[in-house]
Amino acid sequence: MITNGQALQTPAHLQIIANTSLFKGLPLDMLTAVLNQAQQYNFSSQNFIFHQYDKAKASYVILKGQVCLFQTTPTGKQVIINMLGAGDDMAILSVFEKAIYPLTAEAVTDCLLLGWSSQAMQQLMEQYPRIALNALKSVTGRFLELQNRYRELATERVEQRIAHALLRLSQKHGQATPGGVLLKLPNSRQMIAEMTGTTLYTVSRTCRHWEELGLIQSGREQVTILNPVSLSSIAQELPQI
Amino acid sequence: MITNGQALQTPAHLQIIANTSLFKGLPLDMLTAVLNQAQQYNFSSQNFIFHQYDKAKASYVILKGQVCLFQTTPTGKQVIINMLGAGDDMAILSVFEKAIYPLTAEAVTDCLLLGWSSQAMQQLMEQYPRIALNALKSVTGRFLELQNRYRELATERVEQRIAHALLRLSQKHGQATPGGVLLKLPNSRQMIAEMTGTTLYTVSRTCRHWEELGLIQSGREQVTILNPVSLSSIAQELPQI
DNA sequence: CGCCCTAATTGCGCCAGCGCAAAGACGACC
DNA sequence: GGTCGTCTTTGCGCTGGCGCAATTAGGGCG
Repeated sequence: MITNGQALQTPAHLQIIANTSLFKGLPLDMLTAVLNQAQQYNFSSQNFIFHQYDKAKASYVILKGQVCLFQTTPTGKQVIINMLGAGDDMAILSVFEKAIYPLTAEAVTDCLLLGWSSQAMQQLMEQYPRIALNALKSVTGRFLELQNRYRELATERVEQRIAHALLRLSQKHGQATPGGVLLKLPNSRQMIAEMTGTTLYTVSRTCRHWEELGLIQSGREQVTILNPVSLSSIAQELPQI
Repeated sequence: MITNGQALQTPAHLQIIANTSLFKGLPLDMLTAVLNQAQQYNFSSQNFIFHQYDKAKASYVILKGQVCLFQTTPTGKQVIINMLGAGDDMAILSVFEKAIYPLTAEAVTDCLLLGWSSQAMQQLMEQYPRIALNALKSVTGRFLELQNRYRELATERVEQRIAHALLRLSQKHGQATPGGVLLKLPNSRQMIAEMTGTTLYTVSRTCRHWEELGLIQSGREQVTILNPVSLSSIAQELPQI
């Protein structure tokens, strides 16, 4: 479902995008110009927003929902590069000539997005350098996070990487409950495996083990972090007490 | 050794920086303004340009030489994130408030650099959006490359990753010789191991094996790629003929 | 309530790659 | 040309984690 630009010119919309990484710090008139060029999209859970190798035609900002970014290898394995949420920008690279989406974006939950065509976003960035600088900051941050995950993958054992992944996920996508932070993920063992470069079997065994120790509570398509402190010391390979 | 800005205002310098990723496509007057703010640096082989965790005070462009970017883990292991060469920009993130260098930069060969203070580069980007867009493009490209290496690390076996690393390195830093592409690297086995998330032992064994097959010629601190085609099919895990 | 689909668990055998230790080779420098 | 330091090779034993196959557990829906 697509809504055209005019319908977006509400104070509420201005409020929302004023708080996104991409449009933070822009004055009202610029935000209005930005919304003027925007298209609104709805994607329901498990639908694809764009596909790896397709020509990159638009950049997005996520207003609501969760998006999974993954690459597929020639042999069919999937590697999850990131999980995005509300306020995050996506596919900024579409502003560059002949850009190709380097991965697939799938709606994990029902999603509400704003999108800008390559040309529109390009013009906005040239007109308002602040947007280009915001984009640079956003991409740089994403880059640093990937660098850290790369280092983890290269040097840490599977158990540590899974602990890191759970902590990161719960911080960004978890919801607080009386017992601890609840993390809902479809296909969670498989997903965690694809985020940490291991297999669903090993994730399952590790989670069961932690459940026995009382660190987490694992359920079907969900995990609750009961003891983030212990989990964090596993992540850093500190000796357990 | 540092040279001040004024001494850099030569047509030759303009030529050179007009061909860097960061300043590509800028008109002459902008390039002149850019050079006005620059400082020139010399680093000899094995010296550090900046250290991980230090406050990021400057951005650089490499005019000559090779720079190794690596992270160090708490347990002392090193992970090589990238090897940069002439024309590459470095530490663009210094334009952001309170940025910290996320890794250490070491001169692998003698290097000639231009540097801009955080404030200078920030002003240049605000004044000339084209620079911010060039920076965005550069960081995006670096990000995509890391994404691919991340995927390799998560899904491929060691042999494939070493083949990929050799191909990438020889393409960017190799020199053509009658026999094949020569790659000079101090501590090469260790370096390749740190680029591929394995150990120097495994790299050594793999290289010896390939030498016996006639794919490469391995020597002390250097490797010559004799048969890039076969190496490439190993990288993609194609069945060997 | 019971069926069915999908997610999660778990037993088991196996092997890629690690990492120590020791030997070997190359190059620099006196 | 000999010495020394560093880089590289290689033998060997070990194990973390893979991955098949089979079972168990949820939970949605008629």
